[in-house]
Amino acid sequence: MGRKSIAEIRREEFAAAAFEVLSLHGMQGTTLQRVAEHTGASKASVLHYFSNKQALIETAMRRANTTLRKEAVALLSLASTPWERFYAVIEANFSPTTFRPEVAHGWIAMCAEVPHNPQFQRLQNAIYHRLHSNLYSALKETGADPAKANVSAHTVSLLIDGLWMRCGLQIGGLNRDEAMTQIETVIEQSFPNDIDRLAAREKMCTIAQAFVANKV
Amino acid sequence: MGRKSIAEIRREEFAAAAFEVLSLHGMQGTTLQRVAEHTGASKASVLHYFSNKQALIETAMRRANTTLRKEAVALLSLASTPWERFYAVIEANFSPTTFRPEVAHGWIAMCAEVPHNPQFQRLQNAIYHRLHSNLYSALKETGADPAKANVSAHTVSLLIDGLWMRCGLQIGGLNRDEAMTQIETVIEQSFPNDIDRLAAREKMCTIAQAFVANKV
DNA sequence: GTTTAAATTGACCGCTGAGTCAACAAAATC
DNA sequence: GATTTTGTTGACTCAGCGGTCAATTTAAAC
Repeated sequence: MGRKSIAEIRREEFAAAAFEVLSLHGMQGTTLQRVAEHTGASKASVLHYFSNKQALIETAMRRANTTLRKEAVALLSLASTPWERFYAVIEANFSPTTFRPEVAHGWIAMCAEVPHNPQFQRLQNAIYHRLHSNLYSALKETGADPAKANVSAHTVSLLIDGLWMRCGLQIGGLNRDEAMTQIETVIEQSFPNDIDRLAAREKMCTIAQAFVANKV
Repeated sequence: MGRKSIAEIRREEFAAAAFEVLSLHGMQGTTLQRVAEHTGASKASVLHYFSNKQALIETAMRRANTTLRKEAVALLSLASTPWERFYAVIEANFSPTTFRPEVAHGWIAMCAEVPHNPQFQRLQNAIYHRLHSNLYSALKETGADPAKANVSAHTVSLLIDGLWMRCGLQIGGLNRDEAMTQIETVIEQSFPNDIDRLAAREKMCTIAQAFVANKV
């Protein structure tokens, strides 16, 4: 069953290449020619598997989002308490495999296109809705006041945005640990000295590390 | 002395038009032709005043940033206490004249170009440095621990980024007031029940309103 | 081994965009 | 009023893009 058709393999290859080229050269510099070269194939071959450039880039973005989501789902499945779920989401959003300037470049490039591409708009909305929903439900189930959980979820997702932005712009040489520290200081103020929270943080941190190590 | 040379007038016109076109059509859709049409002039005329497209867009971005900075300076000059300075910066960053989706589109488009344009990189660095510096010095002079002031300044500037991002992506129909409320809830947790702070907030809010009304 | 289907590509087309240039119009200077 | 300087533009070049297509190679089926 693992056997994939050549068509599927090629589509994967080209979509992956498209995302890399996008990260490297931006939306302007992402031409069919370059994407093709990046895989060693010809431009016509790319257009054989994708009806046009827009379709290619859209699946590239969707693919990138899927890998992020999969990691989040995997970590969430290993979490057993609300706080663990909360930190699972955080860890997934700052996974060493994805929280890199190159990936952030691709993400920002997509954001810049959102106003002119309804598909991207939908995708963005879905991403934000899922993120907020995950954060909110986790926080609420810790026993927090729903209103407070809602506000905190918004704040955290805002911080995540800002941190990804800076990762892309490479301001202050931001790295994964600093990013997570930033979130922690804010959440610490809202939920101070919570023994469950701190334990969950430790646990998900090690689980995430093991998870990454395992994949390599 | 107010007399400006035609060259200066044209450069202003074209730069302003370039920013508007950028906001409307994104970086891809910002062609010399469109910018020219937007002012009623010809494409060749634009190239008479700007050596090339890149130079045009760069001055457009610099110009947009300058208007933001001027508003910040004006509000800061009306502030007399540290907390008032803090809220002057906040008000300037969420001024009704600038905190609009169209402007945010332009800003995000620039961010997407940063990795491929050293000029934009420098501009971005300058903007962030100034923002953080303003926030930090204001917070520090309220008597707060410098380390705490530093962390809070970072958090607030992160939130500002995230809020502008969402303004551009038009997620959750974010408006000015909600944005400022978000910041307030976070800062309230770090500096709770501070009578000076709340007074400063009120004052700068009304000053900013008067400032905007006065300009119209 | 032959036939059939799928995969791949070079050559080509139409179009649009950035940038050049020489010609023209309009002030400014004398 | 003649001359020079400045502003403005249409017509042009040239390159690169997305996209089509027919031809060719490769693999599969029988």
